[in-house]
Amino acid sequence: MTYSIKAVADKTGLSIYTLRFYDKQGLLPFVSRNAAGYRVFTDGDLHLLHTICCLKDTGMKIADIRQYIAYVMQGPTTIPQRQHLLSTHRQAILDQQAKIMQNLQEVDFKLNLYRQPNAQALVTAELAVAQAEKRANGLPNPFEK
Amino acid sequence: MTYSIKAVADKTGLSIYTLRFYDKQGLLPFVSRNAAGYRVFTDGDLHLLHTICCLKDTGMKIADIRQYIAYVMQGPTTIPQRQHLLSTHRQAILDQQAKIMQNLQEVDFKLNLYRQPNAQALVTAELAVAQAEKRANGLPNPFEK
DNA sequence: ACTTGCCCTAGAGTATTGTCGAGGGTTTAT
DNA sequence: ATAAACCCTCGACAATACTCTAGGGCAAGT
Repeated sequence: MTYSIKAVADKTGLSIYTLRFYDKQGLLPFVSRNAAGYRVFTDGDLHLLHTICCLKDTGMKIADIRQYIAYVMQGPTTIPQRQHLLSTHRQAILDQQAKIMQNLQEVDFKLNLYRQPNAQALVTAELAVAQAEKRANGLPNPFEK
Repeated sequence: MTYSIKAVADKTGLSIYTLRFYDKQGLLPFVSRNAAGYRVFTDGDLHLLHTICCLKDTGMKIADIRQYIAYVMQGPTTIPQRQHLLSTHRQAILDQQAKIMQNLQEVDFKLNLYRQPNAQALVTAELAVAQAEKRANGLPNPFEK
């Protein structure tokens, strides 16, 4: 079974443009061409493309994905390098997730404030403090309609 | 207490360029200027800037942060809009986190494979299958040194 | 007065990740 | 054999988020 670029676009949700862009960026060196120069995707290619999408969707840069694919193309001798690249990436994801969850807690704090029955009063008070601070420092008041 | 742009840059880790960029983008309408046209940050401004960083670090686009700040500038009447914006963002974060964790599982699967004692053999076999697939479809073999 | 180290704006430049149009060849069905 | 629907490359354009340069003003110490 083989697939045209359009078939792959339909299967993956990536646009044809994006697939060609990825190829241009060196992410698809494993995709063969037919006599007319058309890209021909095999099932194995789809599997690798899926891996590429996993890496992309977890935030890996195209340059790093290219490196990973280059290792894959070089065969089994590059297993240690692949391992290193992926585990570094894995840790980066986890670190970033943790950071996001921390920041999310502050967003939640704000949300909670806005949901208080006396939210209006709280926000008004906060605004008054900010304006007083400006006045105390002889600054113009930027909170004006 | 007030702070120069440099002091704020040092405190937040944002570059002076970035702070000026944020101002240009309408994220800092609350920052006053002194007689010489210099930006003067108050403690309240730093607090709001911190909120901006939270939103940015959780992936919110500058355009949306600008909207949030605009609501804040408009005073307590915009609490419902702020609530809607933040809770939409909150859900977007959670959805994305979930998607990333799913994709991470596939990365983990690969990592686990590379850590097997017979990883070399497994990868070699996979490569052989991919090459056979190309041959079976009369395609050139892209896996060559 | 002068040097140093800040501050400002406007606008150009950069990096990343696409997205699209022009111009042209291929395949398939009628 | 011709239209419709594909495919190709190349290169321009776009959105996002900075980053930096040029040109010039201000403030403090010597």
